[in-house]
Amino acid sequence: MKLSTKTRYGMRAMIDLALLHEFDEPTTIREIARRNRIPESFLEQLLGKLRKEGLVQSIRGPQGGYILAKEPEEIRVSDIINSLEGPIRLAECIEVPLCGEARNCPSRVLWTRIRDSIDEITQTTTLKDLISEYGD
Amino acid sequence: MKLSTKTRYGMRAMIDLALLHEFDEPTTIREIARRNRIPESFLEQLLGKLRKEGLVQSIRGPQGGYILAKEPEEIRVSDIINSLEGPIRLAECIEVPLCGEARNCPSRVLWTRIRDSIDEITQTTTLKDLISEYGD
DNA sequence: TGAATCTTGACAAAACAAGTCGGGTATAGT
DNA sequence: ACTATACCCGACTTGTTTTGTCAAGATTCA
Repeated sequence: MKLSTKTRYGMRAMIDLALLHEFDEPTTIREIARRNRIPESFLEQLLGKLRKEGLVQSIRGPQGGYILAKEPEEIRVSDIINSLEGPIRLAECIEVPLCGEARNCPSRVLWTRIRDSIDEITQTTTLKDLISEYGD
Repeated sequence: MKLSTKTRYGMRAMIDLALLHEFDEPTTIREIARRNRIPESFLEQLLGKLRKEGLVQSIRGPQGGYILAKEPEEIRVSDIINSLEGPIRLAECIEVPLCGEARNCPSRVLWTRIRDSIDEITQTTTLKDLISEYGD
């Protein structure tokens, strides 16, 4: 069970934007990519998804680039993950009972419990939380 | 982020064995496969791994099959997952700091926190726990 | 207008997951 | 000893997903 690089890169990029947020001027894809060692044209795709979800805002033309679309404390980690790879689905059967006796199927109970615990973290942690711990 | 079918099938198979544990006689791959809708030859691979980790015991020859190698309360969910797909590594950099400034890199902190919360569940839940809730 | 920058979609390579297969080895029963 | 049953093991195949690349277009600033 591992995170996709989409999610890892995307999170790094968002943290990058959050750290620059106070300066209030856009950063280009190129700069974000260089600072975070992400292939430029791959990052392009990721920022596209984040923009469609309303997490970042793009500014075209010279001196353009990206900025956060909201305050760091308004962006939850789960928002970022959802934008990039969709909701976490450990197993199909969590949402759609598959095996007949699914009601309290032991493994289903287990996977649900794990998913809930992940959700608890990602839904209560914001970008602000992440960057304010930085540098301790 | 999703579980491999290796893990899902393997967990189902282990729960199956745990439910039969009291009868103390081996079950064949074929029967486990049929009851849990798992391709027989795929399950074979999984049980091989579980045997090498000492979680199940195999008995060869006619009337042979598999039984748990320990009591259900001695088998943790994490043991099963580790056998089947290795330890959960959400991101490389959790174990091996990659980016130079990794010390308290915000995303690293996040992934570690999530991993720990998953570990907490898988290391404290045993097969016994899973099957004793069954049928409530 | 021209350079900088984002936008979009098609494409490609590589890695991985899921499953199959065939030929082995051990063992119980006769 | 023979045979049927069952596990054992590794190589192979197939399909999907991930991880990118690329090129042409749209927008904006100076």
